[in-house]
Amino acid sequence: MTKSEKTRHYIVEKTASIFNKKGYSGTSLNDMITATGLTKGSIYGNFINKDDVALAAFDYNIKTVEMKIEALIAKQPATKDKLLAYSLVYQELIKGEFCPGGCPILNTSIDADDTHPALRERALIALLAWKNRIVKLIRAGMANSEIATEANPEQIALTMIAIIEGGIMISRLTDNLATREMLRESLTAYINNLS
Amino acid sequence: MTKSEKTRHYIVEKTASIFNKKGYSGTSLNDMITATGLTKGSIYGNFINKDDVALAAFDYNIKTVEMKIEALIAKQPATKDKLLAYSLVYQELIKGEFCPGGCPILNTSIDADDTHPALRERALIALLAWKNRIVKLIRAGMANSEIATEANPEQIALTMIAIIEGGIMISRLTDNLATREMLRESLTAYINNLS
DNA sequence: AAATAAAAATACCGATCGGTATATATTTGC
DNA sequence: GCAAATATATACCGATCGGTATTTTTATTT
Repeated sequence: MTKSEKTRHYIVEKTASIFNKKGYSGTSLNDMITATGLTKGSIYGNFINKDDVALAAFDYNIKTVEMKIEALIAKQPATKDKLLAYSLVYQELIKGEFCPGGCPILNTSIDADDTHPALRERALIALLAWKNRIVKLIRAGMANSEIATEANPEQIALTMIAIIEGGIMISRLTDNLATREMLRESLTAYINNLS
Repeated sequence: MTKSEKTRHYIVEKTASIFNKKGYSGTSLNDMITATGLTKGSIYGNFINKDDVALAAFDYNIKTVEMKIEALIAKQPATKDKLLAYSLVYQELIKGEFCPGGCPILNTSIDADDTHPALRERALIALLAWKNRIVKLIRAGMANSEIATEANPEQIALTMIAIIEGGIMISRLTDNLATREMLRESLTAYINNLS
């Protein structure tokens, strides 16, 4: 890893959470400067522009979240329990343990939907990849009869994600434990009803 | 209605969808000027600052959406059908028929969560009001035995909103009819299972 | 119609925006 | 250890940011 690769990584590491919290237009170069302790020249010596940093920051956030999700899923041997582990994913995303500021797919999707095609595309790709991983799990669950085979795996995956992402929005906004738990219970109930 | 009240209303009307699409920091005074055809002096003669316009725009967006939702609900005499009408609400919010740019609660919540306390508070109030209206519906459904009484009305309302809002995010991002319909079906299935 | 009040347009402000050219350190290869 | 290359910092750029003071226009009142 060359020096410039190190600084690139360092800049992304330090700015990723800012982009996730404040969004693209809400994050300024000054924010990046204060977060990194570097100067404008140093940042622009490693990135061509703000877009370049924002995209790299999103990729970093997504990669981080994906790894932490997979780590939680991998702990469970049974398919059904892997799916149920998403209630922990939901919880950790709310608390910001996986990524400060909440879920980067949700945040970036809302932020970039009508304004930033490149970021929007990244969020879309990340969402579809997530959906496909869940679909795979569901298919495995169907194969070993843990899940009813008449169900539509795509639909189940999308519904799980909808409850998680909608739940994250609601829980972060209300900032209320009971609310968070009711939604978590609804998610686990939905998954338990699949068999 | 005085002249200045008219222009205030006019400015809000013309800028509300911009704030909903671009968010608070993404919307500039120049955006407002081009959208209204007015000048900076005219806008600042009727609003004290950008915040003032943004808050009024949010109130306008919410009021609009609430009215259109209530109009759809009111069409259905049976409580169960009122709840099921939320699948139409979901659809119209995606299409932007209720409010260009999607659901203002979702958008403002994500946009303002970590950045703009005043806007965040408005989104919170609107969300809780929405939840309470659904809770009322559910209680009515329980009273006339349309809905099982062992269920938790708060939890049902929150879960419905989560599916709707998460579904809106997913559907607007994927921009795919099949995806939208699968999520809509999941919402109606959830409601149908309440009895 | 003239005087008065209200509203909108013009012109301007300092600060910050994203971005660049240039100079100064700092590594790296020999 | 000395060049050459690379990386960082400094200094600067025009444009745009949100906001204000002042002037001109438009309504209102008498």
